[in-house]
Amino acid sequence: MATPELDRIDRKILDVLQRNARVPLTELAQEVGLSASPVSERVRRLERSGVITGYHAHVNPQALGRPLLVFVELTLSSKSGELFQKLRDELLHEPRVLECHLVSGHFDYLIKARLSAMSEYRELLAQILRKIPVPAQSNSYVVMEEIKEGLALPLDLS
Amino acid sequence: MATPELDRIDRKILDVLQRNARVPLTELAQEVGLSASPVSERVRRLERSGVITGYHAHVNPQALGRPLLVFVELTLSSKSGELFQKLRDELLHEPRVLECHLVSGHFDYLIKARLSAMSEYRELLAQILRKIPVPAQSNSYVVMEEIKEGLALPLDLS
DNA sequence: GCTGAAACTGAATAGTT
DNA sequence: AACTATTCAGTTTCAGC
Repeated sequence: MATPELDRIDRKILDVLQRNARVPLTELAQEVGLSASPVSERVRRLERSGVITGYHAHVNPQALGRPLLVFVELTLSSKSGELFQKLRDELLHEPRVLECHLVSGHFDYLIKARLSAMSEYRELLAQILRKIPVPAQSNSYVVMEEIKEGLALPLDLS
Repeated sequence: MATPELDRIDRKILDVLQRNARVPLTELAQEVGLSASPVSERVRRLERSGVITGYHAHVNPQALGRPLLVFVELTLSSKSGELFQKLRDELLHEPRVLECHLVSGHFDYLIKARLSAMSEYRELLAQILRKIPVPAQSNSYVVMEEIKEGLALPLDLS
């Protein structure tokens, strides 16, 4: 997990795998200009060193009946570490919550959730607030159009 | 691309592939309780029908020198369709912007970006605002702790 | 540290129930 | 619609450079 040096070939491998995690090793090898065996070793090294943290299928939310994307800004009236831990646990185990971040600024948490309908939003928010024993303030933002969504990071291929 | 029926086995397949996109077909077949060939057909069908939209390696942002995660709320003073299109194009082609959504509420756009440092944030915001010919207001939120980040959707496996 | 070949493992296809 | 057997493609290992 120590930060390893990433050379040009490693970065190219990451670039390809970010776009298509199921590309055959032989094809990946062609794209980076090596034979299959060193590429296999490099991929394994990137996995073991924690540079690649996983391979995930991306599924269309509409197909699973979750057309609603909502962001919630949450502010807690008390900011004890114990309280934050309680909320963290609740959000981690709630699969409708795709993202959750502790932020600096006008509120404490930014939460991203995919839901079936607005009725589910009210239900989810009530469920979260029920778990924390102090008043909390929330602002929600319903996404009208998804311009872009992904996790792929830019790579310098020079 | 028409919404297909997803039976119990399809949902189980999606559940497994969301967690590990590179699981061997034979292992996937075991987990869902079928032999490899029908599972292969089902996966292909899920891909062709648009339920599975891709397979992506998840890369550690720290390893690529992007320790800073920032959310930006953007409000445009004029809301013409042409202006929105111009901004959309700019954000789509900016790889440091991982997400961008048009929202309803107190601002117009919510943007998520991964950056190397605060200096890069100032530079990115200036670059974006330079492209739009009207005043815009922005609020930014720096992430202090990432509790959860993913794209995996919940699946009913019953 | 990469190449290339050989051995092995997993995937795709066709034919059967 | 799924299973089995066969064929084919992809991956891993290892000797040589």
